[in-house]
Amino acid sequence: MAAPVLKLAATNDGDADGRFSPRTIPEQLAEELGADIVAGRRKAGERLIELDLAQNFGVSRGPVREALRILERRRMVELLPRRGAYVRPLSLKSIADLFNVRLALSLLAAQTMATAPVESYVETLARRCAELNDMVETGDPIAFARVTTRAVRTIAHGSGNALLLELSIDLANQTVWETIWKTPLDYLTPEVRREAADLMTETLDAIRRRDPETAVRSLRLLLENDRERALAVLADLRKEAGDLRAIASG
Amino acid sequence: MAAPVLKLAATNDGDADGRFSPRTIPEQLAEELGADIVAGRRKAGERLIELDLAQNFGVSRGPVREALRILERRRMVELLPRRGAYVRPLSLKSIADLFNVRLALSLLAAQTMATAPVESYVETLARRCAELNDMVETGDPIAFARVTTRAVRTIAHGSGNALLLELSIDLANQTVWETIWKTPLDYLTPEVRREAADLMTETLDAIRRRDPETAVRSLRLLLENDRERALAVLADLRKEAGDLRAIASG
DNA sequence: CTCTTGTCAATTGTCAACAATTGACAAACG
DNA sequence: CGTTTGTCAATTGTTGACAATTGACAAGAG
Repeated sequence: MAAPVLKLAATNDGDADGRFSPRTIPEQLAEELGADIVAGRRKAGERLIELDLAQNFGVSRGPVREALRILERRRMVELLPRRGAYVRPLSLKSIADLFNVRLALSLLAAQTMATAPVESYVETLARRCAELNDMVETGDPIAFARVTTRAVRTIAHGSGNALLLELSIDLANQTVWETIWKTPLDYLTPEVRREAADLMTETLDAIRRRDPETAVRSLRLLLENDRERALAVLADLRKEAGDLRAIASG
Repeated sequence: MAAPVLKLAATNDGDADGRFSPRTIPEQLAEELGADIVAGRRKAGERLIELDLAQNFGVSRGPVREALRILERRRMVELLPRRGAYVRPLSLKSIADLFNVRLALSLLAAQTMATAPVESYVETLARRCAELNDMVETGDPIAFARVTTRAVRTIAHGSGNALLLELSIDLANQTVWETIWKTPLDYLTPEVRREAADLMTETLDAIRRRDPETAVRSLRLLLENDRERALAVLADLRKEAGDLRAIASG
């Protein structure tokens, strides 16, 4: 138990797409712990004890504390004053909630971007669309899902609304996505991907010709489809696996 | 400089409306500091030095650190790793952004609530509507604005979307509102209040009869009006006062 | 037997000292 | 004269020890 497990990342190449590699120690701890939670090595509802974590990671309690705050912000742990930190159970309901909030924010982003599009972001979005179209027949579903998420984030960028962008990134850093991407995304058949790619392209075109209504409508369809399919898959998974506790306690 | 300024609140009656009084020391510090920022005693862009704050408040740097994280979450300060904490300038643009995000989230809340209304929240919202209607002719504008905000929060509650509610509360705890409520809200004339109260009542009615579209449409009108008028007032204020730096640097 | 009360270990909150990094200024160099 | 490099004070990051609170368990009263 006294073995320092943390390996400090010496160099950190900044991510070009808005997601930053961890720099400070607390961020690295948050990353590690978050990964543990996602991987299921830390069970839902489990209590996290600062001293234990500190010893496992080979640091003192200070940085661990800050890491826990970071994870609280990402909704991975719940922090009760004086009563400790617990890993947050993810109910199906809360996942649906997350999808809906993302939907609302993304539509605002699309609407705003379509009102006053900025060329550079339009270009980036166009690249993402091209990628999506290329991946309709080939490529694995996870990659397709990731690019979709990136495209949505590009739209958040393009909105020019800094608060909106921040919230979107926060939501994208949420546990759920990693969880989803770890599930078999069989539902992303070529037909489904075709439709998604088309809708994204439609959104792009609408943005280009400054047509907020169409942009919002297309993106809404795309994201609603995504939501329904992902939720169905997750519901199935949970029914099969023994993760029922998490549902009940969420 | 060695005078302990912080007076610990002995008892804290929990707020019945979702906003909690500060309990822990970091939260109290965040409250104090936040108030200072809103009051303008801490200027936009000013650097906040942990040791100074700690000495002023009569505590050590640990709690101050956590208070700064809390304020970072509320977007009152910006935290640059290894480079200190700065009070965040509030540009008109960022205020507009805030309004727009609140708008999007509130509309999602209204839509969701209207899909499956829960009686208790509908009742609460009805009470708020009654209050608003009572305040059309009498009462000061600030009170009217506050009740409006509360009604919106009730809708967030009524959505049953925990994430949405959390975000809404976070946004409501933002500096801006306090700032706005400190400005002369002359634009809230009886006519304007009449319209706002009517729209809120329309929203309530639509929720009651499970008519999401109307609910969304009414609330959108209400909040868009609010946004336009508030932004106009703020723009005027900034033009008059010497707060131009904040605009430029935001 | 049930409920209250007291004690105790475990854990979080706080503190003060130490280590590491930053930005600025000045001196040396081209 | 402009640019680079070295030094230094100021400030943040981290640590380990101490204080305060919690929840559980046991002992005693009703």
